[in-house]
Parts: sequence; C-alpha cells; structure tokens
Amino acid sequence: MLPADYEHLTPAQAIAYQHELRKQIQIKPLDKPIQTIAGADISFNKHEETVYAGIVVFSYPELKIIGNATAISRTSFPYISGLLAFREVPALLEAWNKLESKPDLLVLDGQGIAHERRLGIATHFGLVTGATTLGCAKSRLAGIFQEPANEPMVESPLYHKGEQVGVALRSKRNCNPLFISPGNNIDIPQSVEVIKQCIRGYRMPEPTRQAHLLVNKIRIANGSAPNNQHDLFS
DNA sequence: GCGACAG
DNA sequence: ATCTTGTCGC
Repeated sequence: MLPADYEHLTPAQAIAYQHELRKQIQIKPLDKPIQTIAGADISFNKHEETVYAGIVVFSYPELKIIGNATAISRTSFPYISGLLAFREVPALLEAWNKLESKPDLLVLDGQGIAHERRLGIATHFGLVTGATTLGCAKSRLAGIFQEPANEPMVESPLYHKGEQVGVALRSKRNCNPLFISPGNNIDIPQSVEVIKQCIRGYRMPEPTRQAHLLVNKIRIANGSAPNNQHDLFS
C-alpha cells in the first residue's frame, strides 16, 4: 500500500492496515549516536484540501539548522482521531523525499506508539520510510498517567493496557505536559532524553517548533499567490 | 449507554 | 489544525 493511495481508503480499511503495520514495529535502543535531528509538521486552512508540509533539519546536539524541505500537497482524507497518519503522511513523505540527506532521527507532531493500535503518525511514518522516528504530541490520545509536578523536566509514565507506551513530560513550568513516545527504531528512555535535549526555553522542542513556524510561513505566503514555493527563509 | 477523542 | 484581542499569571 502506498501513501499516495491512502485517500481511497475507508476508515475500516485504514484500521485494518494499521493492524498489518503493527507487526513491523521495532522499539529498541538506537543503533548509532544521533548527529542530525529533524522536525516535521503540517499546516492547512480549515475546510480546504491543500496541505503545507515541512521538515527542518538540525545538527545534534548543537541544534543549528542545516536544511529544510517543503511540499504543498492535497488531501481528501478527513481528520479522524486515531487515523491522523492517513491524512498527513502523504504530504510529509513528499517533503521527506526532497531532503538532500535524511536526518538520523525525525520528530513528528503527534503520537508514536502511544496509540490505541500503537500506530500514531510517528510510528506510521517510521515504518513507511524506514527512518528512526519519535512522536511529541501536545495532548494525550490514549493511555493513563499522573500529572507531572509543576517543575521543568518532570516526567510521568504513560500507560496503555498495562504497558508503558511513553511519558508525559513537563517541558516548562506552568505549561501542559508534552506526550512523548517512540515512533520506530528507538526506545522510550532515548526518546525522552532527546526531547529534553531539544527544549530551549519554549514548551515545544526545537525540531517541531521550527517545523511549525516554517509550514505556517509557506501557508501564509501561498494564501494570496498561487505558486510561490520560494523565498520562505527569513 | 456515556464519555473521550493526536492534528 | 485554524479562526482571533485582550488578559491573567509568573
């Protein structure tokens, strides 16, 4: 099944595909140290099928931006809780294929295995590309957890069906926690360690934060003009 | 049956 | 996710 064909799937078929992909998930320590990390995100105008995807690559752990790629695509697959990947992965894949060199680790805006079928967008993207991925969501989808104390970098395990699937991390005081979970080819401890290393004064880690800023820029830039995929830097 | 529900 | 100004709290 190719991501380009997701739009033809019914919700029931999408769920069946998730059960299929689940068999390939690999939660394990990283094979090699991280030297480059990237963040990916999507932006779009409500009620419109055009989606703006972007990926920003950084050196690690310095976190200096060393590249990016964007793609303006379309989706007809609606947002359905639990099936987010079928709506956003196709466009993200287009941006991913444009990257000069792939990062050692990709952070996606959403869940990894902290999903009812262990197939959050980060895990899904990792299995489709073979990349090492991690999910960093702004809110909980599945699982139970205790509220982390109101102190920076305090974490609390996130459990689903008696199994730990990630952690709730308070990245900043007085801010709601982030929900971190492995996507594929990485484990929970390393996923949390990397995200902590990417927090630079904001609630969101730099990879995802910068990707979010980038996709919003290209969306606004294309709001009035048709094809202007250039000059979206400064 | 009721409430929850990534972006 | 996006639409939007001011405003409460640290």
